[in-house]
Amino acid sequence: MPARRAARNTAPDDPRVERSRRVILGAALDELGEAGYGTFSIESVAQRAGVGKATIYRHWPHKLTLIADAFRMLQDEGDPELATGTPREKLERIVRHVAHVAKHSAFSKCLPALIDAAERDPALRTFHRRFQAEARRPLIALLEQGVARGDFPRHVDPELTAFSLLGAIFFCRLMTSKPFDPDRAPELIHTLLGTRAAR
Amino acid sequence: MPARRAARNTAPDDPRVERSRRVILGAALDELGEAGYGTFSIESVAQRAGVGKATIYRHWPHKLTLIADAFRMLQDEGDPELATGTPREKLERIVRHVAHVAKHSAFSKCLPALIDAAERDPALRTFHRRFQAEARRPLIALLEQGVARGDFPRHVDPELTAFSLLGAIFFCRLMTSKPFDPDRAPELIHTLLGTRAAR
DNA sequence: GCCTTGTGATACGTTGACGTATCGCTACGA
DNA sequence: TCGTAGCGATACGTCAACGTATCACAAGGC
Repeated sequence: MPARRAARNTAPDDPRVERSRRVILGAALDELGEAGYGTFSIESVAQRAGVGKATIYRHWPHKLTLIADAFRMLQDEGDPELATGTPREKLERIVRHVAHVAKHSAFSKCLPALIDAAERDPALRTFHRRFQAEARRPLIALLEQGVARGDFPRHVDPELTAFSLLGAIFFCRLMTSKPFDPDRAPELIHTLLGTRAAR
Repeated sequence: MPARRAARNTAPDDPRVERSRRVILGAALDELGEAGYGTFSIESVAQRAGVGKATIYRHWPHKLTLIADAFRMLQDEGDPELATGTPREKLERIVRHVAHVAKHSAFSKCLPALIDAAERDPALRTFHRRFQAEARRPLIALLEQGVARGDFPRHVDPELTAFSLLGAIFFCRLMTSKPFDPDRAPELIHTLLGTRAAR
């Protein structure tokens, strides 16, 4: 919750405010990615952002609200263009996109910190769950459609398959040192859904 | 590295030492599960264990070595009995076991903390990677064998399928609020490997 | 039964981050 | 051009955990 300033007598929308907010949130994300949730400190965010601590406290009442806001910023890292094609082509595009995000994005860098934090903070948990649901939904819709149209085998359960596709990618990211290579998306799809590989 | 005491003139193997170590490691695990990596403190471990801080520092030089040792203790939470049966039956038993571990074990409770910690500490990362590899190996072996014998479809890639099975389970544990239900193991296997479900 | 040694308790100085307060400076709106 | 208000900097008191040191006690080996 950005807590937009109430109107004042002279400067109701000072551009300095928005600028500060942006640079602070950016620094907070960098910090989360590098230091993790545990070592995250307002002091280092201030220093990294080239900003006085007071400025941070001026905009966010607590450490947690800043972190939550920073994570929220990540939500718009952009969804892939589904556009046209067969369900299988669309699926490949999505999976490749997710793998790319898991490998390169700021979100992915912060993910371990988020997971640890969400374990204990309900607000972050809500955000975290929503993110995950939003990643899953288009996948499930696509799989349902594909199964109905006969593009995918009939025994395929869309929900479990979505878990498996996302799971394979994030398992690699979180539990191994090698993130899943986006170029292996077709392979992954082929092994989970069988026939008609685009290899 | 337990850093076993060198032999002394009188008490080369005082049982008090081993007892302290055990109770401290146990408390450290509880603490990691509840407080996470970030908030983990030696002081609370000491209090929880009913032990003086000095006793902890007597056995571990730093916080990190204690944490690493504590995680190492988890490694022997026991593997499932593979024993007999078709590859498919064995597979189901493994998957169910993994799901159970992900849902109930002390290891799983500490996993978010471990993931965040491993992101930054090389020693923990090594441990983490080894754990993951050990979970994956029997799965891959089984899948290879099953594919060779014709129990599983020929298009199945053992490595990617192992990632998918484990991934689905841990994705649920780490990214949603609902751990994967072990009873859905047959369903999961059926949707990933097709035909001959044990439903 | 003696003496060694690990132990719980506790006090200590140090550090690092918290969140607050103050103070010129200057970007900004009018 | 003027006054406001957001700003960076910095100092402050507080607090919690760090890691060390000390001490009386009792568990253990011989």
